[in-house]
Amino acid sequence: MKNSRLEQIKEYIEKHGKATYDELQELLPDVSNMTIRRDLSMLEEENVVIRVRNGAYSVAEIGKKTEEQFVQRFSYNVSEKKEIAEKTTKLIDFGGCIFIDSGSTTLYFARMLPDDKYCVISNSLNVATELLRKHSPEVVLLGGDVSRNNLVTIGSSTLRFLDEINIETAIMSTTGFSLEGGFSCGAQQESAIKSAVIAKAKKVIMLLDSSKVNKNMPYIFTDLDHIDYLVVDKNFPKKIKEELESRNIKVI
Amino acid sequence: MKNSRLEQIKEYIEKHGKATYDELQELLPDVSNMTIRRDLSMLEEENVVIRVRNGAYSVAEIGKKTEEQFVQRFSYNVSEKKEIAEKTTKLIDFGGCIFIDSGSTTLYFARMLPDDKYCVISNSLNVATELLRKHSPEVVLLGGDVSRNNLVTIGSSTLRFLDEINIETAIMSTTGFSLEGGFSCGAQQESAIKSAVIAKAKKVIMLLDSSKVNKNMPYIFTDLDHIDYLVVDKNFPKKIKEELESRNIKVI
DNA sequence: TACATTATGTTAAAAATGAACAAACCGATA
DNA sequence: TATCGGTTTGTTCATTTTTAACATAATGTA
Repeated sequence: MKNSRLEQIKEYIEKHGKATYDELQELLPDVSNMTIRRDLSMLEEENVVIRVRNGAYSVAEIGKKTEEQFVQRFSYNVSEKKEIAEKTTKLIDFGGCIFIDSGSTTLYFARMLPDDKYCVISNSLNVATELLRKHSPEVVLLGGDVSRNNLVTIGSSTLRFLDEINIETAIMSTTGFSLEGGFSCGAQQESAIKSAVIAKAKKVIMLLDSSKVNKNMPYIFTDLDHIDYLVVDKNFPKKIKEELESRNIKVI
Repeated sequence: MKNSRLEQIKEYIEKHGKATYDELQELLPDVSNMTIRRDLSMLEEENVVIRVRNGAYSVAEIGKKTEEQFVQRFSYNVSEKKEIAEKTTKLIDFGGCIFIDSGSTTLYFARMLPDDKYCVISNSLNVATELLRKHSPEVVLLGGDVSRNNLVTIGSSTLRFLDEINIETAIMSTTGFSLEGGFSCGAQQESAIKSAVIAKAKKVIMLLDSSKVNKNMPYIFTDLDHIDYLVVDKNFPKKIKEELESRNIKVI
């Protein structure tokens, strides 16, 4: 019965991410406070929880925090990016084959992508692992040399791989954008892949948070003519928006 | 000066994984206990640390624990596997191109692989991300459909990709092994890739912990004739070892 | 300079914790 | 069944930790 109690506690904490002594007391009204304390001590020894004042956290929960922290450290404009990601999910047709580019905004998009029948292609390890946590989408990962910067596969073999597949919709990101300079990024090999993807895709959706506007990076990978939809946040400059719409690009 | 203090504390905790109030007091002799407490509260708000009795942990540190727990949950025979991985590192030549199979033993191997000039190829996302944490090896990831089970790429495109590359040494794992049944695994597509890798590799090193011995899985991917080295743990049955050595396989 | 805001120190009261001991429980054995 | 050893649980209490509240100092700002 000790074991079943430990299991119960463990289950509760895993489920809720944490628990206070009061909560656990309610869960197990017939045991004393001290017993619960001792139980948590044991679970702490097993690295299942970590005890804090008034209760304990599940280590898994804290694992999530780590991740969150990690993502946020390298990412600014988080709420804008999430907003863009959210809007983008509404543009996706069912059943299609989607390419998802690497980048923080696209990663948020991957996270929000409903659990439906898609086939997703990506060259980003982060996007792939994110999607694999869900149940449904089939994930195809492009092969190639893995770049340490941003955990994407690049190189000639990646391009060749790309040759063999169809892309319905491409969800792209960019490092820089301006009306004159088009869409640009910082590495040649990345740029090559982005270009190739855009060339193959029937529908191209570009995610563009306002921090990217009027920045130019060395390698241009596409211009406005190849973009079907541009999803932006609420801080996006109106002037540019109007200019874009006059060129028949749907700005969302 | 508040910020620099926060930085100092953060740094200390990130480095040591945790800190007690006493330690921090020693680090910062000119501030009061209360200030340190407040600082830790702030860092807790930022998800950098989590406070416990007497001090705080770095969330990153706990992240590691989670991982450890995660690995151990799905993995038995941990010490044997680490032993095997350790031995295997000594068999590796400098400068070669190594294929690393998926599997928990091979993952430990990847973790222990010295930070030298190699080029590593793998179809396992776990192996790849593990290696990318280090500085040096170039990592090539095979493309293809990603299998949710074990996070490896599989399928015909993976095989085609494999055609294009050279493999000097292959570090392989197996799910089952017996003298009669050879090396076997549970999925056809996995088996196809393992076979292809072994066919290409100049030197094949098989990691085999004793829990696999005399287990047979449906798909045989190779037999003893293709294996150059077999790295086993100390519980490996002596009889089988002798039999193998009589067949000219180096058992380590 | 004067004021507002923030940061820090001090203290005391509240609380959480762990240690020690006692009671209950359990299984095995005679 | 009685009894013994071990384990688990409960209770109490002293200790330590924590927090809240207030006072003081520092800092920024008009």
